Amino acid sequence: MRCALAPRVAPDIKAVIQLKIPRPPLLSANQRVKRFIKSRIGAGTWRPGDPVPSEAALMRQFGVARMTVNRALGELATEGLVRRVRGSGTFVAELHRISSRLSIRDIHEEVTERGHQPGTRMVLVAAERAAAATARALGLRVGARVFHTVLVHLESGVPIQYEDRHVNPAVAPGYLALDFSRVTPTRHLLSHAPLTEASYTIEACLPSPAEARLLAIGRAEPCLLMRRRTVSGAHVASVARLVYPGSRYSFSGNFQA
Amino acid sequence: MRCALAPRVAPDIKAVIQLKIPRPPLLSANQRVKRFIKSRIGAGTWRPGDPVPSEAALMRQFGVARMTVNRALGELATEGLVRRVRGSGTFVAELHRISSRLSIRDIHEEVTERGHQPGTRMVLVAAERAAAATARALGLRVGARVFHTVLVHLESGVPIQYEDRHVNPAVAPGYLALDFSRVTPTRHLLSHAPLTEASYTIEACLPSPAEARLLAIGRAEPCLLMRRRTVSGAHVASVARLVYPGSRYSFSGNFQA
DNA sequence: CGAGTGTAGTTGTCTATACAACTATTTGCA
DNA sequence: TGCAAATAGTTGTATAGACAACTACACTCG
Repeated sequence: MRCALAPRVAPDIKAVIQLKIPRPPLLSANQRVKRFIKSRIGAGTWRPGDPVPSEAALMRQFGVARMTVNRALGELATEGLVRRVRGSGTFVAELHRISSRLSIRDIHEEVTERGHQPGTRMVLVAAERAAAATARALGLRVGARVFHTVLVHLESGVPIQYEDRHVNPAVAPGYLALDFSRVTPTRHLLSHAPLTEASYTIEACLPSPAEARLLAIGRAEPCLLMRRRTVSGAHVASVARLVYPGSRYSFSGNFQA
Repeated sequence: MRCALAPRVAPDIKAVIQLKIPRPPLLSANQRVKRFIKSRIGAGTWRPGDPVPSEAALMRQFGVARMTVNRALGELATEGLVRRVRGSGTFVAELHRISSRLSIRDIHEEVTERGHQPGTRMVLVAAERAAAATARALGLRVGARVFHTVLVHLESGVPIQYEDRHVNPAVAPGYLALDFSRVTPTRHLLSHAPLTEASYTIEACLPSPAEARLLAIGRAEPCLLMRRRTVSGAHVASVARLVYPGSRYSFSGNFQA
């Protein structure tokens, strides 16, 4: 029997031996250093711009190797809590911008996670000739063949997203043959066209008459509009216009130092 | 003269000697491994769910130490490109969520960066007794003393943000004495109350009559509403209700793999 | 055939050492 | 005094080795 398994299999018999085994600390050395620094910054003991103890000092203080301290400080730097300058030192970051990852996910996955039933109503599935605006957005010539879908996504029967999307055929040749009631465009594109870049804007707008009808809302009800453009390798993969009824959907985020 | 400075100071004379000096690689070993893996994922050679070569394999392939490979893969994991499971292996992440840092900044800084003139109109600056909802949001007792400000932020004279904010006096005692035309509440709070946590939601709404008047927009014009709550240490620092005219403001983000 | 066991492979973490690159300060010399 | 050089201190990166913890799979035995 291997030592590592002993505590789990026969804790009583091994009790005496366990006293000799150095008890593993609750947090890794790495984490202990990070927690220490985070707590000092969080409590305001060290203010923005103040120097943080050097790696050598923390090394002595915690009795760990320099690599360990270096990793801890490096991670804090990528988290944006400290700023490191070679040759000079480590300093508490000047202005913590409130920033958090706003992640844009497959809407069916999102609905399922909330415990509801996802659904999709197909409004338009077609291959078209690109108009000027579409061609520009997709980086194609005017009149080039593009795929165009208009879908309404439902959460337990209630419309929550109107999705008007143009897709570059070069990136997803089999797009039109999809069963959109089972796999969303987002999901298909993410798994078939590796994503290299994306940009989006979030605006407030009023729905067009068609959008209001399909979303079953009044024409005066404000909506969130997300415009999204995704790039895969050398090609623009797709441009989408997503309309959410303001009363049924919101974006939210959370930030933790 | 030190060797390291030679190429910069006297490149001609040292040319011969430079041939003997092992030329430093353009990218660090660490970065080379990351670039290799990123390129394979980006090109679609390795698809979501596929295994990435093990640390031992990459170690042999690149002729570097395991720690170096480990660091590279670890960073890719925190970037969300791969998923690592101990005892099993490293895999291309299933669904690259389109996610980007949505950062919430001092609005004056933002306006200045766009080359415009920031301005602020003060509507209300007062100490009040907390009503039930405010007390709950700030984690105080009903009737506790709270600071309340209502401001309108302008971009070159045009209203772009209505800011209704309640502040916990324990966190920012000098809040009411501020000159809000020079330093925004966000800026003051960020620099005086180290931020430990924040959460927000973005919704679409119609403005109240007062908001419409102060923002100089029609009552039917849709707006973006951001509700934000910031925590500093043990206290809730502040809760804010920010209303942006939909026609004049949008959130935008960018994501790069 | 099934359950338990052993083993090889994989990742997570830490140590001790080394060198490079840069900064800030002190020292030495003209 | 003023400028240049040396020096101490700091971070960035890489190496080789070690052990722990876990997984997946093959194997053995009942």
